[in-house]
Amino acid sequence: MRYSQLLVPTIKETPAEAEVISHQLLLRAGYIRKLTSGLYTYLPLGLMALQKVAAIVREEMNRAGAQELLMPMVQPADLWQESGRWQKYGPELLRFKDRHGRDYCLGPTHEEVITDIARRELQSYRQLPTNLYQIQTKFRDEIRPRFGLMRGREFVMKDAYSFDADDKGASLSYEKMKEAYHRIFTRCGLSFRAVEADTGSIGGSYSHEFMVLADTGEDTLVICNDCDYAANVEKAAVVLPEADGSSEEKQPLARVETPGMKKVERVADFLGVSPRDIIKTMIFLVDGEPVAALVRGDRQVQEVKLKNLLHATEVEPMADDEVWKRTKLPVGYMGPVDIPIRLVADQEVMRMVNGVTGANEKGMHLTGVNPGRDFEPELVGDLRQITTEDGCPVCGGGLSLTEGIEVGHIFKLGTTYSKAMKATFQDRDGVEKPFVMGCYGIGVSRVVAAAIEQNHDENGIIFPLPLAPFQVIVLNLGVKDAAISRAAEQLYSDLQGRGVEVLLDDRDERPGSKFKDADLLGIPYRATVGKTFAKEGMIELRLRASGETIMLPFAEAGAGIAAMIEQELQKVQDV
RNA sequence: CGGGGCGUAGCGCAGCCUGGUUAGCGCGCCUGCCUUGGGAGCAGGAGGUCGCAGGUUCGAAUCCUGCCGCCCCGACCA
Repeated sequence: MRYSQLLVPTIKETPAEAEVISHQLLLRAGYIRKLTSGLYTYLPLGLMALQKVAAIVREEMNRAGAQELLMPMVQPADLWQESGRWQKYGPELLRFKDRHGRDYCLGPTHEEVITDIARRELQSYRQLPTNLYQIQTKFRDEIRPRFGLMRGREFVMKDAYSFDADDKGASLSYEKMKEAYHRIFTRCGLSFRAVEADTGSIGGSYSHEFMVLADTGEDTLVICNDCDYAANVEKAAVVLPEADGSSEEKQPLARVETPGMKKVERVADFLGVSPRDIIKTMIFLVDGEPVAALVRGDRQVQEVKLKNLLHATEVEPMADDEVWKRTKLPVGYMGPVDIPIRLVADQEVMRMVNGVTGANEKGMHLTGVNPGRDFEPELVGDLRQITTEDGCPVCGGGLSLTEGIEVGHIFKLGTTYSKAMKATFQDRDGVEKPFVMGCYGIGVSRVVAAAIEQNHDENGIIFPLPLAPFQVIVLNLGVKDAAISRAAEQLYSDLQGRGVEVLLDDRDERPGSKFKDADLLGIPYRATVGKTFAKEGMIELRLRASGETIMLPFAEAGAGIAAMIEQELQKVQDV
């Protein structure tokens, strides 16, 4: 491809709308353009990168025995009513009517449609296991789209669905996908971790997320320093050490005046205790009902854990004035003793002796508060966010926290959808049974953004070789010099002949602009044909990632570059 | 939806508070000259319903009201 024939509108200045680096660079390098909030056009280069990811995904899915199909993006409401998600899914599901007044939605995911396919087309255990996937544009009417390709409303996703006769088979299918995902992200040249995850709104029993490690990640992961354990903090179980049997004597409950002391730190300071001695009371709206959750004063409530403990579908923190309106409880002075709403507690709280809590009265706190004696929560469980002071739930080892970008998520669904939609097959024993399902997603467009978040510098993108739209860019620095131009053209066609994906910068631009653009685009190899060629007959090859420069005699350049690329690709190919 | 910010040329911004000539600047774009190894220089030029709709005023980019759009923080998630 010739640069002069390609639409690559690079921009020097960082667009004001872009906050994160991948978004800035995708815009600056001319990969994408925004249509409106959360909706992007992939320009030629952006589409090439996207298709690179898609090709790797496709190869590995096929290798794992999955079959590609393509389902409609528009889906009829009745399928969603069958699964129960027409009610449950919420406003993220974009709904509309056709000219006959029939209800439809834009597919945010395809469990319903694929289950419908399965129940029609798979009748016998002999046809199982089956794994079907597609690479397709999804639409989710996100509350707040942001960060360019990271969280668009429209995005490209690979979604696969497995159908098995029993749990054992489903586990096998799940493991196969897990392995395929490892291969996919390795082949993409990304640094990633698979972590245990919460199952969220898709439902199901067991799941892993694949996280690309990058500082700008929206998720926080805990990783064990000693064993293989890794989990999303939403999921990571806190394991308390053996109770030390503290023999501190229980004091009587006492009221103290704490005027103006609303924050944990201030109350602790004022009473001469540590935040660890305070029982923090947080009010959440759980499926529309206020619930008080207790954690130690120095801890954070993990909302996903709270949601799971209560088997709720929606949990959100209540604003201070809402708390007062709904419960007449004074924010800053709330406590579990005689609290008039539902009460749940973190396991750690139940071990506290002589704690300090609010008295549910403005300007008043209680001391000598003892769980069990002074209050009894309706539920006790693991409610708080894990910290690096906690031990690994598997081996007890030390933990580290890292930021990650979720690029893949795999679930064991069980029979949730097959039962709801009566999707059954006839088993060996002649009995009709529901399929045991799994679903497996990869945010294909998000992988492109994540790759950039992980690989860039002040000059632009540094694409991993397998994802780069072009492997090599040849710079003709003497467009008006016949000898240089001839050499650049020769190198270009030589590389093309060797199957190398090469872009020839044949624009009549000054060298500075060509260098800057080549860096910005993130093309891994840059071959410069210019002065050095005119003087010494040498081609200058620069590696984008390391900055290393290699001089190659013109006659050997094509073969040399092709060999380097081959070798580099081999590294991630043999996983 | 709650909280914060912003809409002026393709992009990045100034002007607005304190209303008043043809609304500026940098980048980009077009023409010519010159230049050619890290986003050169000179000269000339094109490009604007100042987000939209009302209102106040002799006069509105500027003041007021409403609406729309975009961005950031939270819930959501590939």
